[in-house]
Amino acid sequence: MKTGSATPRRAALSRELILRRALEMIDEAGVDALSVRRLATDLGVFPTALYYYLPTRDAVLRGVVETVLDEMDLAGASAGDWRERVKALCRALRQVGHAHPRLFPYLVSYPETTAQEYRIYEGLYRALEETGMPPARIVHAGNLIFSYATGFTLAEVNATIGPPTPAEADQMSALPAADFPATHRLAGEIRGLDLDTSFEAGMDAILIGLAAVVTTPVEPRREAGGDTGPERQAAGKDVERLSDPGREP
Amino acid sequence: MKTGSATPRRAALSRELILRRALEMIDEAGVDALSVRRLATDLGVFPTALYYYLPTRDAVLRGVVETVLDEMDLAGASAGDWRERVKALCRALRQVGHAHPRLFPYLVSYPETTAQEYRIYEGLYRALEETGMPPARIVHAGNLIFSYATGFTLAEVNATIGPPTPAEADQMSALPAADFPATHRLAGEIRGLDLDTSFEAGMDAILIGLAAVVTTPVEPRREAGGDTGPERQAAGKDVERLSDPGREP
DNA sequence: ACCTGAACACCGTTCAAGT
DNA sequence: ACCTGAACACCGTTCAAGT
Repeated sequence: MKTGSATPRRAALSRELILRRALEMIDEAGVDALSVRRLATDLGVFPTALYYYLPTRDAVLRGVVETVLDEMDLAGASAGDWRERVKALCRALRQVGHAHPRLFPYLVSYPETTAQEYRIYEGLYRALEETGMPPARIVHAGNLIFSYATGFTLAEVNATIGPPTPAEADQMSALPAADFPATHRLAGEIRGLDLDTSFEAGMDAILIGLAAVVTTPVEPRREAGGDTGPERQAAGKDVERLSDPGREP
Repeated sequence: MKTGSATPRRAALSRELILRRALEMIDEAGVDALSVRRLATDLGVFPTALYYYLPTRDAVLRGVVETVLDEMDLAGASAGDWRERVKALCRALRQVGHAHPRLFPYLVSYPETTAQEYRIYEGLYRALEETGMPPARIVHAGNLIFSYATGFTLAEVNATIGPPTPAEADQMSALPAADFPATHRLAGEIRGLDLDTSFEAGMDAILIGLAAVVTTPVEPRREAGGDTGPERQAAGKDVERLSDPGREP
């Protein structure tokens, strides 16, 4: 390392540094607030200096998206049975939204397929192959799971779902009772909504639905007792913890 | 109507006209391409004239989003059993994406809850109440369904899912076989993917999953024959048409 | 009430120039 | 190789003025 004296009053410019600062700015102020000029000022250079490393503002955004996706933690996705691996992938996607809520809407609307996306789908496909589903169904199931995880997280970071703010709660109360009876009946539950629970419940429902239509590989499973009537035991207070539907008749 | 002679060389300006043109411009060129100045030029007025009707560019976008949502066709959502009503709501959401693919990413990322969203959720809640689910589960199920429908459609308009373009197909073929075995095994299915089928399959899987965990109201159902082994009949060629899993043991 | 017109502070990007 | 510096065509928005 022969980088001489001349203490640099700022860190040396680089693609990585630019992308890192860009992500920080987006996290703080949103994608709209990211401008080439603000970014350059922040880095202590002239706006046009950035064009040496990245050709356009869009390229900066693309770089940021890829950086975030590449740092996704896919570790849990290779351990456990297929259900746990699918869940791990969904949770990893949701974590990205939590880590970078202001980037997430842009990230999920990003058209190009990145390498990381292929890895996510590969993980999904491998898990789903274990169920014995026919190939067509695996592809559909992959789309279902991916759509759910991104859609839920997007709604979450946009506060489209989730416990209402006081203002939204007032808005809800103001809905005419004649037109919105069900909403009013459920108002209490909506106010107390826990998003972690809701996300998990959705995944569980999906996995049950998927398992119900294929030859599930036989898992070690508990003795199913005298479960003979049309009444199903799952419809009780323990529904939050969904059980494996693959029990024999 | 006493609007005098003086043939106006352009239509009278109004909030509605501005929003209509704005939507057309977005449909043609995307949200980024919508500028107050372009819009004004297109309408034959000075840029600042628009500020008489709408206070900011964001207000224009908000108005466009609300217009599109309000024109959503929720007709089918009040006919049929709960499954058909849920499906009708999902299909209506997807239709919005198909009608305005370039607006859709912005629309689903729009933070404020609109009146139409409350109507969609009311429709979902009413349908789900029929299943006899406990209230907490209804709210979770609503989130699941809404997340899936928006997530799938978003992925669709962004071409994140769907049959790959020739370029993407090449990209896929280039993935190292050692790291992406499942993707390669499924390459044929992915190339031939039909998005309508996939969307319907996802909804069906969700509805089966939801129905499996509650006391389902007894529907007329066919006699289940000698279905006694661990092999399940659903795992065959007829899986595309998902069947009701609520058959007795 | 409805639109013009000038002005301000921003923006992405290009191109030539410096070292 | 890496950054400056001037310039261009855009942008949203404000504010005063016209009719």
